Amino acid sequence: MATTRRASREDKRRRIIDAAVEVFAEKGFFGSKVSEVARRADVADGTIYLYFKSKDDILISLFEEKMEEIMARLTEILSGIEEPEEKMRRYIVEHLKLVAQQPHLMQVLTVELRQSARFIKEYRPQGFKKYLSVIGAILEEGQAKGVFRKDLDPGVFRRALFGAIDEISLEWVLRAQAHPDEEPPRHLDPRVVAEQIAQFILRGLAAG
Amino acid sequence: MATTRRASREDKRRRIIDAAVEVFAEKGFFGSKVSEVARRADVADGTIYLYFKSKDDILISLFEEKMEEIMARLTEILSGIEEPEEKMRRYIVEHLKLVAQQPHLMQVLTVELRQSARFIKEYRPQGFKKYLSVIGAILEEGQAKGVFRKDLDPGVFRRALFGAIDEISLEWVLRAQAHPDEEPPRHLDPRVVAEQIAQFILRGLAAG
Amino acid sequence: MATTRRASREDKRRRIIDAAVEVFAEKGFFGSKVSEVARRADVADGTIYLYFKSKDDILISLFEEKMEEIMARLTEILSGIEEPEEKMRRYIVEHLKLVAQQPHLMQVLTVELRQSARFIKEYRPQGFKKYLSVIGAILEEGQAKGVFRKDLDPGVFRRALFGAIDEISLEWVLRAQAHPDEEPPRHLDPRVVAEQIAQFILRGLAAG
Amino acid sequence: MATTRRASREDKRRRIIDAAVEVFAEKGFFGSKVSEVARRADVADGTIYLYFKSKDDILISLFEEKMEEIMARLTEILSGIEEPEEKMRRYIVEHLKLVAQQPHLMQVLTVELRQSARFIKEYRPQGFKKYLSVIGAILEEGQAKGVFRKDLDPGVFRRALFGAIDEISLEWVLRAQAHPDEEPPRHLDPRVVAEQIAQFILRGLAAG
DNA sequence: GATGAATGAGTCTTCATTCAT
DNA sequence: GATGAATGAAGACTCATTCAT
Repeated sequence: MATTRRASREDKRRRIIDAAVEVFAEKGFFGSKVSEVARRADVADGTIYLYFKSKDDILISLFEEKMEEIMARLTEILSGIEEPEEKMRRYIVEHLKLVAQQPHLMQVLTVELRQSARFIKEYRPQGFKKYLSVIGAILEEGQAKGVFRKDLDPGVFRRALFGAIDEISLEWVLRAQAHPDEEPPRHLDPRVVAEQIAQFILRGLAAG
Repeated sequence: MATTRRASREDKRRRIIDAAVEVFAEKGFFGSKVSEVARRADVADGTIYLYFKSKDDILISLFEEKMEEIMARLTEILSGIEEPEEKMRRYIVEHLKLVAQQPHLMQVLTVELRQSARFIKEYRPQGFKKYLSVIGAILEEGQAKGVFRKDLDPGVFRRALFGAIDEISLEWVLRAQAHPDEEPPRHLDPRVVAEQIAQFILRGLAAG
Repeated sequence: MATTRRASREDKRRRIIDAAVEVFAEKGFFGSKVSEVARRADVADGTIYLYFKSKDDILISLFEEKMEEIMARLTEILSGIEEPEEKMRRYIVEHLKLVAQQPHLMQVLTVELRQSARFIKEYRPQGFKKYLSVIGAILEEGQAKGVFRKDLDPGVFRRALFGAIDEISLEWVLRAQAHPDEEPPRHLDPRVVAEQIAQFILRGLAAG
Repeated sequence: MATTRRASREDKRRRIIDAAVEVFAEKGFFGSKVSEVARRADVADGTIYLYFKSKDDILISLFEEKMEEIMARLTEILSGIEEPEEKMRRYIVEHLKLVAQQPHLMQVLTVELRQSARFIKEYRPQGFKKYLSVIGAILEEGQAKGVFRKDLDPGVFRRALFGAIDEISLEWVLRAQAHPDEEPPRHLDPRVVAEQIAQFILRGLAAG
């Protein structure tokens, strides 16, 4: 008998979250039904409430857990890099890679989470600031090392950079949703774009 | 003689839209009730449906009409400017001014409109592309005149720049909502930020 | 200037009733909107309420007035006939002629009026009994003259005969609605059917 | 152990249908509220929508299911009878018995279903034609056996006979609703009426 | 009288959540 | 723990009716 017929006990939570990512990305948070998430997770409706307090809680938990994963990966990658410029480039590249690889997840994190003022105001900040602060930290490090201009406010810059990348991501995500099977045009290729943005940013940042 | 008890005929539509901007900004689109919009507009619930086909239609109409106004104003301002650099600076400054002056509106345009995939996919593009294309046009003009680098893809750049400004806007808007009475910190002053971003962008853009 | 631009004052009521007949026949009473009747009558919504107390009142008035016209015509025709058998035949023929000539009206009288228990219970009887009583009267006259069987209850017979004709009418009306442009099949030709039914009835009625 | 508090699983659907029959008969379909049906069925409003797609669907399902039951019973009864005349008589008697025993149901089937043009055009035909065709079949059988006149069109005759019975039914149903406690007058006694009509019809049908 | 914009009561339907099994 | 049938609160929208012009 070993494992349960369909899945081992504790990954049920993960299955629900993964189903939620898919469903929310497809229909939007408000357009999604808990029962659809349940069906997609191959779980009974009521089961969801054994793992999450409410529909809102699914979104919040999803956000926090996925953000943590992303942060962990990002931190690890960046920790191996010395140069602030290369860190900055990598940050941008990695974010866009994420979007290319997990568009559903990024759509939820990027689009659906902005949905209700409530979510934005109450939850986005928590895990989000950490993500943003990475940009700020790289900038500050570069400024301290004298390779980045010192007249840029890290608080503003990190927002601006994030916004730029995020908007690009949004375009991809929506394009992918609208035309699921098409190859993106060359000038929208993740790597190309990442390079373009990185170069532009670094040029603007360059000291002296 | 005199005006009607409450308001003259045609501004009723405007009253509804203005009420919707307020309510949507406060509670989010899905959190808003049509009846609340009606109350805020000092109009009966049913009256809304004399002017709009549905709750969705309020949001869409709102978007289209406000966007048109904004575009008209922007176009006029920019048409009086020669230099691409100055145009770019002005674009940024004007957008941020808008956010500072009409935070509710900008929140709806920026946040609430992203809400449903449906809105984003079907409606944002329409009025939106025009707004984005202004950025692209300025870049192309600058590239043609030789003052901006030619290796930047206008399609990507305009997204990125818009995203940057938009994200900054979002922060303000949310901050204003969370702490309605506080003065924003100095480094978030619209004019200061606008200047910072503009300089950064122009530096990155500068040819040679 | 003479008459009003569109129609003389007092026929407005008739225009509304005629419009109502059309609309009710097309969409059913509950599926019809007062404003649609108004539009079809080329009258403002509010005007309807100068002539009728309510939507219900339109239906009731329509019923009473049209029924009276029909009764008048029927009475006149039958008054010129001596033989009960011929009267009976004529009654059937005239009813079916009516259906063939004014299908909309007959649909409303036949179908829509059955709609609400309220109408059936409260209004149908009034004008209706008169119509039914004509059948009863013919039967009784025939029974008295010894040409019709005496063991038939006039109350039951008149209902039954009316039902038979009415059901046939219904089929026509619905057929006409479903296939507006088709000729009815030969065996459904009003005159043929009228003859068939009349003969059948008279055979059943024949004394001795 | 024991049955569920209120009722076993599958009869809930039946409870709803039965409640709908009552409520629709009392108030008419359009005058009935779904919540009233729910209350009468001792079920939550939402539960209705687990069993039926819409209010319309209740009526349609009700019609189809009840009609099927009636047809089954009728077919069984008639299958045991040889003589076309006796079959005809029995058909009439059984129909009227149904009306006497289940007046609410028959009212809904007879009156409310005629209500909307939509129901009549789309749904009545389906189950209805079968019911009518039984009459037609008996006639044809009788014609083939030489006991019924051959000059009657079965299509017309079945309509006419049905209309006759139906109209009689209607009178009872309405009378019962208007004066719930009164005994019907002798000449309206179902058995008496059935006999009268049957004899009349058979006389009209008789060959030779 | 005529108009038609405005009203707001009324209802179907949805769907997050619960809880008996 | 898991299920999923049942719940019932909530809200968008319609449309008969009114009334200021």
